[in-house]
Amino acid sequence: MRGMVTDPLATASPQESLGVLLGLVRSEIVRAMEAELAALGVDLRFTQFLILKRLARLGPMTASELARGVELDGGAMTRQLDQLEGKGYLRRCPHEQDRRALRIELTDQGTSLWQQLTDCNERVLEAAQRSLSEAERKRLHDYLTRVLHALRDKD
Amino acid sequence: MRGMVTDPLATASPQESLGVLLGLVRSEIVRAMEAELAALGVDLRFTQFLILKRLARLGPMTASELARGVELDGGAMTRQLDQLEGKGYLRRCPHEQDRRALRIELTDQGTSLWQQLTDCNERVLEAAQRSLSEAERKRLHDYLTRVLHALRDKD
DNA sequence: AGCGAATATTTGTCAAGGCAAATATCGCGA
DNA sequence: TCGCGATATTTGCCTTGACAAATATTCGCT
Repeated sequence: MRGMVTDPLATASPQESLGVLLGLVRSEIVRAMEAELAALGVDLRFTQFLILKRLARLGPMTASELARGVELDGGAMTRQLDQLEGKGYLRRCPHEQDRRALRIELTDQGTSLWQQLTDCNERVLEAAQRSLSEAERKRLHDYLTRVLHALRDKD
Repeated sequence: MRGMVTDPLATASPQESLGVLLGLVRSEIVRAMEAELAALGVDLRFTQFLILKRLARLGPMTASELARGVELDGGAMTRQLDQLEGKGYLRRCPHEQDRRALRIELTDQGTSLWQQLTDCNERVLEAAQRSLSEAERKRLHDYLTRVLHALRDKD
């Protein structure tokens, strides 16, 4: 029993493992990102990182837009916003045209935090893909995109 | 605001979206698999499906081995085994050589269930990869494997 | 033989996310 | 203008999985 290492990849046939493999790679990336964040002394989960990223890149937007953008449930988004607002990284402002909605915007603190995080992000992705050539990285991205579309537009 | 569709892929740069993209593809595969299972009248989550798959392919094994095999926490495994045993798909037997451990084995019902599930599995993976040639599927698998190793063996 | 580290299983606790219900608005059409 | 269906946000409830502590064994070493 002891020392009996069961590497999921060692015994998985190529065909069956796509779903599993994706999960493994993703969880390693998440783990690596969160480790990098922690090393920087930043207390953020991967999801929160994605939320800040989206806000930093696309500017202020509604909570719903944000939720759709990161594929997160609306209720979960409310709670993440609570946390991020509590940490001082963003602000809930009233929406100009729509009184139902919020305008979520980064605070100055949130913006300056993002400048640290953007490197962190690239470091991890670079490390993950370090054994892939530029052409291979493009192909990987292309394949994944095509698989995603195949799953979504199921004819 | 309304009708303002924000496709995560439309605005994501290739570089940044690897982690996100993996998550999207994986969750679509999981969703598709669970939908297929439900359509067959089988009440199983993706994780439970993976557990049965591993048992069906590799034969009886310890709960710990199973947990490592599907990359699941030991505590979570205990609870999944509770459920699967309750549904009658597997059995916890005492381990011959190690009184700490269990020998988890499929019941007849579990074995016959698996025969239905194996098709289901292939259908979903086939649909997911239907726009990829055989060579591309191999490459996708290869790239993912290499990324996984790069992340794990971080020199 | 006996001790201590490692491993197996179970259970308690916690955070994250999905789903549904409640409330507030919006906006289109009668 | 009124009403109704759709959308935005929040909250409660539930499930899942990670982490840690507790208990039972096992294994290597002295």
